[in-house]
Amino acid sequence: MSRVKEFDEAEVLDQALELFRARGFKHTSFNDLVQELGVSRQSLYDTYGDKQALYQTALRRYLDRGLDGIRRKFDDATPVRAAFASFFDTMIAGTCANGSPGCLMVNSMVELSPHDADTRALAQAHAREIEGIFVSRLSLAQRQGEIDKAKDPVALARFFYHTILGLAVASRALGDKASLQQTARLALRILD
Amino acid sequence: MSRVKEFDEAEVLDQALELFRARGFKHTSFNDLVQELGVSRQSLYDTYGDKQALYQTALRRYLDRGLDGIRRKFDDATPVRAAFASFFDTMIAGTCANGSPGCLMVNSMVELSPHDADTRALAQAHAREIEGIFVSRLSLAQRQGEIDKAKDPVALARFFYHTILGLAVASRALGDKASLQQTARLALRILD
DNA sequence: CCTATTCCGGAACGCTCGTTCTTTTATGCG
DNA sequence: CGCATAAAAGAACGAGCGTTCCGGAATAGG
Repeated sequence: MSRVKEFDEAEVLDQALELFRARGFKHTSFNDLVQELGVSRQSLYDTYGDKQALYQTALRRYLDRGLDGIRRKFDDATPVRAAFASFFDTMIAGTCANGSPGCLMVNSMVELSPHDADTRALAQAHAREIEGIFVSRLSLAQRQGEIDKAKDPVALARFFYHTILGLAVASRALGDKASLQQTARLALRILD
Repeated sequence: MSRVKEFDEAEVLDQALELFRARGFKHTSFNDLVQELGVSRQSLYDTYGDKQALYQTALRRYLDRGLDGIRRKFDDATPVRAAFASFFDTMIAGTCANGSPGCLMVNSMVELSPHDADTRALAQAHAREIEGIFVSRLSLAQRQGEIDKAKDPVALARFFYHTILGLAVASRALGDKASLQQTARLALRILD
């Protein structure tokens, strides 16, 4: 049926994602997208809807990919300390890549959460999701004697989540990889 | 000499600061400023220069106030643990106030650092400043036997700085005060 | 009181934004 | 082979942006 698309829908979405990640929502104009994605304005509207819809689609894609990675890392087989260490490594490598764009969710939390209820709700849900994964893995670790049973898994999970947020900001604005790794190493000591 | 200003220069600057803090640079239009500060467009330009100059003046004011507060808290007389605990308390109270606007510096780091060299340099300098204060107080604490001498003061300082960043983001986007306090308490355990 | 100087309010400007409309081009199906 | 359908390209639109210009209002100094 009719003419065929001249671009890969998913691939262009990822390019838009990286643009939004690097520059933010407001600082990325539709003209920027048209120009740097190499796709015409009309095609972008036809394919993804308006600018906000494109952003949200990209954000959700980003979050899904991230959560998948986290769930894979925090499976029951991997020791908790190793899981957190590996997670921090991967995250630092990811947020520092390509000119330290940081984390799209963290950037969205700062830029959009206060005046966009959808983004705020998404951020809160995502935070709960991550904390949930951490809590269940930490609880299992307690039952298996990996970490002290006196500790509060929920508090630990939130602590790690907050650490992630801090690293994402530092990565974006300061970009000192060694510092981030140092902090990650120290944060892990909370499990001892 | 001639007519007198109808508004308090410092007071209006603080109001602008709060507006920028809550909404960010791009999301705060000059019309917003005119309307909500109750000062005419021309007067704002005459007094503070253009929008970017106003923002930077407000940011520097904010940073100076913050650094003063930190230096006061981390004087040699106050025990380190108490100083950090008090700092976290004050910070959580401040970033959560008035609808959780977060920290203006952290917001700037996320929104502006990547494409504004001045802001980036300011952020880096500010980070070094805070880390410096922490390092000297932590070193003193080691000499006085308050904390273990085997620990690296620089690493500890960076860890606390990164924790601050995380709390600022969480405060702005999630606004769960109890969680922040919980994390602050856990972070302090790094000194044990 | 008069004048020089500053402040203020509003109209106006040029520009960029996100979005839509129009036209042309290309393709799959009967 | 057309014909219906969808994609792409570009012009165009209204709205909002940051900024400037201008004329009137107010006040301190001579």
